[in-house]
Amino acid sequence: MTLGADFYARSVHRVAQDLVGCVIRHGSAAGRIVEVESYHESEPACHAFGGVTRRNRVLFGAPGMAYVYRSYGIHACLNAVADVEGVGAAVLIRALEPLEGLEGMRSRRGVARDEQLCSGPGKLTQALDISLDLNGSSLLDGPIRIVAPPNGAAAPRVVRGARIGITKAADLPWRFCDAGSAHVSRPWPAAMWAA
DNA sequence: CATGGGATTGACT
DNA sequence: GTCAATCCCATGC
Repeated sequence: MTLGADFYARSVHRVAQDLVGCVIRHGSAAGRIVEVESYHESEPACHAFGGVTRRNRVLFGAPGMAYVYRSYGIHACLNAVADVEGVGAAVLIRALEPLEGLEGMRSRRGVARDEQLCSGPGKLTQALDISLDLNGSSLLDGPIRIVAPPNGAAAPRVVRGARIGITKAADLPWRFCDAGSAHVSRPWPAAMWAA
């Protein structure tokens, strides 16, 4: 069941935590979300910090949109816009456990081990063939869909810690991981605790 | 119009 | 462990 607008129209941290274990799909490729981070306009690591610009305007749009941006001139990173319209907040999808379309992922990624197909925000967009032209598309009825965990799926054990790769507001514990997964982008930091 | 930085990755020492 | 690649866009002149 595709997640609806009401799922995304909540506190971005709540949305982030609840996205762990959900399944994201684009075309024939799909994976289970095992790592996310939340970003909010109130803190300087967020692209929405400082108000609306052309680059970040999607962050302030309706909940459930995809915010895709280019990182370091090379990679695309995928976010799910959260909170109500007018508030700049989103969840960065950082890692997936590959579920379907592995052959396509391997050919796009060119790596040997399946653990490396989607174990990073730039890796998973390459694996799922998600590019900048999907910025502003809808996760509710667009080409990228996020669905709730299948009925009967074991609830992930979610742990939280500090976000990765940022220089500002680096101490906020807004990274959420599935503690049981071998597909996260980095090994567990020393300080991770139950969410 | 010129400049600088970044929510990363992969290759290399 | 270090470091370059590469480009969109925000900012400043």
